[in-house]
Amino acid sequence: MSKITITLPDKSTRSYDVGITPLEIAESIGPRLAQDTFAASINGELSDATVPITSDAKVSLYTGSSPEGHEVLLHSAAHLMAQAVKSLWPNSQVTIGPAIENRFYYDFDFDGTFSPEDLEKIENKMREISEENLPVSRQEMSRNDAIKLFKGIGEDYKVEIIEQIDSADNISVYSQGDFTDLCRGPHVPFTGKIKHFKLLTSSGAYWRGDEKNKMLQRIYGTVFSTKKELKEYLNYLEEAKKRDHRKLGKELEIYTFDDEVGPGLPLWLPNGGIIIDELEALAKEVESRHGYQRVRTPHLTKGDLYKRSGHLDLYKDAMYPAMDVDGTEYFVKPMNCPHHHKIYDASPKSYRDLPYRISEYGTCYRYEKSGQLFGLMRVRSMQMNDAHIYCSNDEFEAEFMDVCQMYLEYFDIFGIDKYEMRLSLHDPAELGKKYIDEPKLWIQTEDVVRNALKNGNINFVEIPGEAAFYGPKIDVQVWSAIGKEFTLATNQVDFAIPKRFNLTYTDENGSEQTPLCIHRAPLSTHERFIGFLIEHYGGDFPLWLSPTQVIILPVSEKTHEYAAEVESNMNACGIRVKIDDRPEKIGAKIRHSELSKIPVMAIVGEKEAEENTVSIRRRIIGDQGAIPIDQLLENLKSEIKQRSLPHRES
RNA sequence: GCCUACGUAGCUCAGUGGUAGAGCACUUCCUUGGUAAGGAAGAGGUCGCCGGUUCAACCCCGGCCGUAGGCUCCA
Repeated sequence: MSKITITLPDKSTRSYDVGITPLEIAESIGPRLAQDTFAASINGELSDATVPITSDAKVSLYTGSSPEGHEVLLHSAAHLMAQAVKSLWPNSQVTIGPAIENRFYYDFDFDGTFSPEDLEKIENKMREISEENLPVSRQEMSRNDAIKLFKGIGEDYKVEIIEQIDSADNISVYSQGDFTDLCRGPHVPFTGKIKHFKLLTSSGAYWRGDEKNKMLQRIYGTVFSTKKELKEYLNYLEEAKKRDHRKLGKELEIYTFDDEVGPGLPLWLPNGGIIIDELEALAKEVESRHGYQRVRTPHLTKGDLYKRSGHLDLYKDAMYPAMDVDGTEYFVKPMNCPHHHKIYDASPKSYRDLPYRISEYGTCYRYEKSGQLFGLMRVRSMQMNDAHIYCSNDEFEAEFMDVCQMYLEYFDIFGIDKYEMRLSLHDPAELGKKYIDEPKLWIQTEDVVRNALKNGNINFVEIPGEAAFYGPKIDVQVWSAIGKEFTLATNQVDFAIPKRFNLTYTDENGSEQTPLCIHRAPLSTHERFIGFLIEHYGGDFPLWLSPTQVIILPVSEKTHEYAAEVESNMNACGIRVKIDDRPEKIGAKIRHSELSKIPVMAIVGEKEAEENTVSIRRRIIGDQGAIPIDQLLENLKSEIKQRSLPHRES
């Protein structure tokens, strides 16, 4: 038999018989590797591990720990689930079942809904099939044969899908045991590779995502190549649930919703009010250091302003309906930019006035569709950490960099270790339609932004076709302490709207110019940002943000007087302090304070009263022993002033 | 907006065609206790809202409001 040469990713080469499969290559290297090989790539193309190789090739073997291998495993688990469902309910029909990040799903045409008991049944069936270790085989066939096949087994959705595939393309079909599915693949070689899985939830989903179509039943699940990874992922889901801002926000009395007020309209409770005050104080401090001036604008405005800005054309559906005031249409404001433009325009500007930076925690109202509302993350009233920078073309790069630096400053303060900026670019094909028709300006601005990001060493990716209609956009993704992803803020570069508002400045030569405008909101909205912070910190806010910073716990009534003395000392230092003077034992008071996630417990008994000290117990850290009051006050003041991060559990 | 599920005390939840219950929290009393729950008593509800069926509805039916998951990831 003739030989072929296989080149592995480490550039080593091996000689094999023609027709060798990636799985056999894995076996020749080691049984352990063969066990872990889920898929392969042959000359860069992802494929099954059981495909025979007929000529010299570059081959990579993908194990479950590689992203490619994991994706194949997820996809194969979706098939395994479909097989289990078909075996339990032969009348159900399969539709589509892809892999998504860390999870998979499959949509079924199924009579009724899947109950949690059904999911358990399906999971047990999956386990059975996995143990049978059925070989998974791929078969290619013509379009007509495929249509015949799926018509024959009563899979109408598959027939519909095939009918839409280009007739020139080959159709591939995968089989395991008595289950056959239309699929591009690749898949794991045996069902036994799919071991560590868990079904998560079921829900309705429309066929092809269109509400005019039939409602299908979707089941989500997850799978990993090792038990450990599965367990870690399930722990993560559980931890994320514990940190859910809707749960903690209620428990910690940060905000609430009320039916009579309306959906998506949060009420900030006193604890939330404190957090907001602290965030605004931080923003004022940082912005004034960066040369911003604070402004204030009304919540209500005539419709003409939004006609001019273009918002009424583009976003009318997302705005609250107009109200008639003395025969004129007024709207509650969906964004602050038009008002800021008017503030710029309130007096003539010269190049000496630029960059002109104005900021405001502006309140906006947006009519989000009811189904889109989600805790604090998607609301209908919000206060945005908004600002607009008007500058000349020459100043632009420096201004843009300064905004980026501000982001990094904030990330540092809040302990955000992982972020990504997504530079959304325009699509030249959509010029004049989705995007303002200024091809040269687009390219020019995008280049400047890209260079600024590169020069500033900012972690970013480029996304074509997602820009705002008036300029490139930078979305900021951040990851919380447990690795949950959030979209926080978007920045936009605007080279179009200032013209619409006839904004001008006089340059050095006395001629009139139009400024560029940068929209920025690093701290997002109070709603979204505090929602994020709750989850990021798991409710354990850093001292400077904690609604209650210190709770004084008198050991018995004998020290109530001393406790009051300590309290007034702390009050005098501006520390937010409370006393728990209930007739409870100290253990109960500590428990109560721990559950309220108060960062500092100051325990005062007779010993402390005599020595003019308090015993400190810090959350997460534990007992810190006795400390003189003066020293404690200094420590706390400095920790608050520096906005130190909280200690994290590890 | 659409689909499905859910809505009972401040919170978490049980419950029945004959107008309601637990635990925690709250109030009072007893206990004066040293690093995650001491004891007792009390108070607290138009069972989301509106309508219908019924002698009788928190329960059954319909509508509305709200919340959650999903509807975007596409063989």
